[in-house]
Amino acid sequence: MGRAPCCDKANVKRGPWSPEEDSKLKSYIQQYGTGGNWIALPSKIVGLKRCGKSCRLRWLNYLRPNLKHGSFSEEEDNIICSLYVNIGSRWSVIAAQLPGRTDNDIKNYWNTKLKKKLQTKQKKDQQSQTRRAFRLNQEIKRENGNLVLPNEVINISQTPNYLQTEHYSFPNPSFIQNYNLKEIEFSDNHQLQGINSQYPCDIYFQQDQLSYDPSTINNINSAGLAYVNHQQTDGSTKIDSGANSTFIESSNWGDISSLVSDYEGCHQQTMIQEDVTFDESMFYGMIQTQ
DNA sequence: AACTTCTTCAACCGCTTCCAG
DNA sequence: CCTGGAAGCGGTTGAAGAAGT
Repeated sequence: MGRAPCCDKANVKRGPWSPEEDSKLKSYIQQYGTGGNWIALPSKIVGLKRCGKSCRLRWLNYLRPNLKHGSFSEEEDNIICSLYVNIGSRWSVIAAQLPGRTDNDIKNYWNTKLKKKLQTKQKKDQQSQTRRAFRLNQEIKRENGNLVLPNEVINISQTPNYLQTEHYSFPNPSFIQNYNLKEIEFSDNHQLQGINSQYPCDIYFQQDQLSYDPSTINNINSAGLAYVNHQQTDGSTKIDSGANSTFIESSNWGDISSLVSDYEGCHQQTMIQEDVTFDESMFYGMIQTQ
């Protein structure tokens, strides 16, 4: 036996409100108020076949005076994010801090836009922290005098375990000479989950889509993961994500470059991919050699 | 132009909280 | 204190429009 319904569902209208219904509800409430009883309200309004709950929601979220209906300001974004981080999804409490905004509005806005915006920001913060930690680690290494500078190139792109990829040319900038270079082709990103243990490399990166314009990079160093994704309209290449603490995350080649810019003995190089088209994502794994 | 997929947001559902009796 | 009914609340749904193919 379930809970008794708040109204007779067979005799109430549902779905979007018409302008006539809005007008009836609004003018009644403005004239007589709600009477403190939403359930009883619709029966007092001639021709309005709506459930009391529906009337309450319509009034609170749409019809009542002084509601803001436009887009959210930067300041409102900040307030919502800040409160969400502190108290979670208590929308009515959050709405109380934003005059003219309803809890429903804020909830929808959060779920469709703000959540993504905050996640992006947190990711950037995390990347920044990772970079700082990495640089500190390098300083320690340097001070301890155990920096290893590789000097050998071994191309192992024909490793049988990897699917054969299309031929391409690499210009061999000096930083690449410090690594074995593996080409690894996968059908989807999920296969990367096990890549670090299955094909241990110092850094992985991925290129999707077409060839890209020359991008600059100083050198690549230490453990890390970079996904090189779609070519950007400005010709730069976007690196997307890294998944756990042993990975370096970066948003572009410049960031990777800055991660390793202190690396002794390496110089800024230009990496060029010439007129190559890939049907699938191409992954490169680089292993630092001694 | 036609179709599919994605995004938005109003509205609903049902559980929890509140409060009068 | 207990109970029942209404309000409050947050999660979810689905229609409509936008964007992509």
